[in-house]
Amino acid sequence: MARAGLTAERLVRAAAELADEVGFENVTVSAVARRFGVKDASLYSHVKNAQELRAGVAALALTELADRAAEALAGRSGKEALRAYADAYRTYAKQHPGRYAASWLMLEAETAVVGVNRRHSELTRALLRGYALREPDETDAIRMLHATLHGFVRVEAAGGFEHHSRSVAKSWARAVDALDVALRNWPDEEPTKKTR
Amino acid sequence: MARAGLTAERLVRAAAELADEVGFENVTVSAVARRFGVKDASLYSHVKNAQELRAGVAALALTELADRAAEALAGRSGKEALRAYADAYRTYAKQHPGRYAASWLMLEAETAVVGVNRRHSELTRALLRGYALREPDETDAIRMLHATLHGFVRVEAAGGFEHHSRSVAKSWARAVDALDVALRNWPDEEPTKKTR
DNA sequence: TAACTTTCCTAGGACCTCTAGGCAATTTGT
DNA sequence: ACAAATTGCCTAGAGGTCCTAGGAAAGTTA
Repeated sequence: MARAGLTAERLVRAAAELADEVGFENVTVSAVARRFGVKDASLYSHVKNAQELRAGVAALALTELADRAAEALAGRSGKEALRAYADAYRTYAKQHPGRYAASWLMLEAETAVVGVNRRHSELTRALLRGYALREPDETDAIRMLHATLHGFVRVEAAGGFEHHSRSVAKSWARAVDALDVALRNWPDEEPTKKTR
Repeated sequence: MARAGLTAERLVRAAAELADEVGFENVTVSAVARRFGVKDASLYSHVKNAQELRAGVAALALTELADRAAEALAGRSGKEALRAYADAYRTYAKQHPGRYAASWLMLEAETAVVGVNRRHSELTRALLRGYALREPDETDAIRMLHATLHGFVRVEAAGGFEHHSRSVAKSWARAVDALDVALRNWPDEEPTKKTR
């Protein structure tokens, strides 16, 4: 009987497509096997377990995301770069909700993603170069930037913004503007001015 | 034979404890049943299905979180209120990681949480009153605030900040400071100044 | 072409979700 | 107080997912 030509890479790619179609939480070994017309036990020659398959999707997503971010940053600087970078994230998350969800859930586990994570850090650091922050401010700013962008997209994906008629796209643009303001006026370590 | 005295509420509470101990993704009907020394089929008289049980944990978490946020805001205003509010979120997430994860994953589904969500919006709106923003700015600011706080805590929980030695607590404090800066200098809708 | 390796198969165990139907513990009506 | 009605938890079982073990055929190498 003809072989299906399975590869770790093809399995991960199929899992990623599946994730975008039916949600990352529904990516199962069985479902991927079904998509190849194969029994689920057959996949275990190519991936260690379900966890590794899902981590593969996460790694793929992070790589694609880094590619897009790098492209967005090319030839831009300052606020223009910030906006392009931010939009690249949000667009990717909208186009590939399953992959994007994967990039979240797996940060914790697996060392497969550690290299890609470094790439993301470097990209963000490059972006922030336009704001001329000194350590540890730059690290703090990177963390806040990540938090805001990912947090916004995550809440949006979870439907957390649907209770209000205000356009999410406009709120997004303003949030990026506000981030730019915060970065350009980055506060001192311990502000001595009174709180009132 | 003696009855275990199951209730929907007791089940949800047990599920929440379980979530904090072993992670939200490991909260199963079987595991909760085991904790009560009961067969899993017995739970289905009290909750419709596994999804509803998990949604119950989400609702519980959101309620507890709103309680803490309200307490943090009491008698405070301006930046002091912002800091207290933010810290309440982060502290809760650290103390109850499983519940907090639940509050995330379920936003999308189930109408059980819609009332609690409204309460959160109102609390955040009260917090922002100190910054005197006018609509739609206030809505935009609420969304950014949510995004940043949740995003930060989420990335921290996922281990996304562990590749750097900088104290996460300090980065958190700076992020809150930066948010305060952004809120006090909220940008206009379409800035007319050139981008360079 | 024979030996080897790889790919996919069948079989089966363990765990989870959920339904159906039954008996016993509790509550309600008189 | 006692029968009736309700409710709580049970057993049985079907269907799904994850994963291991061992086998047979397709493809590769000597």
